[in-house]
Amino acid sequence: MDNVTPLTGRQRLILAGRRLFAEKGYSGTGVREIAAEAGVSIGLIRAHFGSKAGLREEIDRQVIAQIEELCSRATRHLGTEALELLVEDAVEWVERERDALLYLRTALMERTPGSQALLRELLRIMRRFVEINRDRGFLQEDVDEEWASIYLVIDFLGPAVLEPFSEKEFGTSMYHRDMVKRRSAFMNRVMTRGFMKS
Amino acid sequence: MDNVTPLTGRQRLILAGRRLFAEKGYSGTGVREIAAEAGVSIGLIRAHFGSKAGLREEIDRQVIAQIEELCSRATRHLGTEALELLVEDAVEWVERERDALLYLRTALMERTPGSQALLRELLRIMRRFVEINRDRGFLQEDVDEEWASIYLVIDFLGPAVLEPFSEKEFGTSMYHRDMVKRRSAFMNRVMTRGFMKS
DNA sequence: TCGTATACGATACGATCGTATACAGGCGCA
DNA sequence: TGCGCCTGTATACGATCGTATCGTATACGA
Repeated sequence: MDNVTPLTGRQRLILAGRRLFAEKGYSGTGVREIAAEAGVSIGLIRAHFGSKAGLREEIDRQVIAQIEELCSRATRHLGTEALELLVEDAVEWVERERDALLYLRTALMERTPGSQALLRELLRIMRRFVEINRDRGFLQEDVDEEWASIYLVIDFLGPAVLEPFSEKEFGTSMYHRDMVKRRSAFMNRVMTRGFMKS
Repeated sequence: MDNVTPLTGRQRLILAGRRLFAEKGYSGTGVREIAAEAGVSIGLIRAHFGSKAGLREEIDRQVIAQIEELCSRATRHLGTEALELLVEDAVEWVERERDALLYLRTALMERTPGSQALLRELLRIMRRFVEINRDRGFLQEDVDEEWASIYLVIDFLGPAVLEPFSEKEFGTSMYHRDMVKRRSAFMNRVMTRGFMKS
């Protein structure tokens, strides 16, 4: 589980904080717990981040940076087969950065400058996505583009919101391979044809 | 704002707790704060609910009951023009019971017996909805019905998740009349035709 | 070898947390 | 009239919270 190169106390604190905040929320997690999970002493939080809130801000910054990276990669696909590649990218990112996504989920439940920024970043990605597809003629006519973007944000976050209940309710993780496949098949269908008769 | 019939301390505590838990989360809200918002003394929480957790359980029970009521009303439409009426019902319910919905939103972020039950109830409504529409021939062919239900849950919760950021990001509440109208127009289109070309 | 920054433990602080206890008024009922 | 119950207030208690401040060990460049 552990990496070969030993992480610094600072890095361990960030990872531990991200995981615990994601699981139990900001106010549900104590600094002693974070320090214990990171295997460092409490004092180090203050030394590096000034306070518990400072630690959260740093976590927010890093997660936002990850989202931005996902966004820039989306833009790179511009000239080619945008849609499928972007979805694949997102799926792959979610698998690789599950902790970040679950943190994102929990952060959005608390109203902080960081969570507002996180949401804004997500919206930027999705607006961009809609834009690209419109320019390439993949969008149907007379679509409410703003709501399409919001819709994409919601459906990106949806599985993360349900994930904590998924095992009990569906017998598997939302991010299990089969579940992801079923979901992307369904979403693909909905986005191109819908699933109800008019 | 206040009702004419004075509420009992018990009722005031439930309403105050629901509002504060919704806004700041369970562990982010103190019992003194709840008592102050309700205009009663702290001891009353213990007298009526045994503990802070007991108060939450009672709130969960009531919100679940509200969801169940929404569900039973959905079933009542069975024989007639199910789809539009159910959507109208849900919209009307959300307008009337905004606090309950926002509590639902926050509760789903915490893993408690109550939140699991809340999600299960939502799923039941949506499965039922899909079932009804399938039987009445409103469903397209070869639809993954389980994922359709999950999809409906996500899109029901979506606006609630974004609501706290809505004013700042879109300049209006997610549940403002115009926003609801735009959204239901978009969702209607997506569910019947999608918005992307294949 | 010295100076300095970083990493870390130990402990203490004031505040706030959820909970517990003591008690008061109002009501129905024997 | 007296008793029990319910609703309610006020206050106290122990635990835990985030923060602060010691002291020390280690690493590295001048």
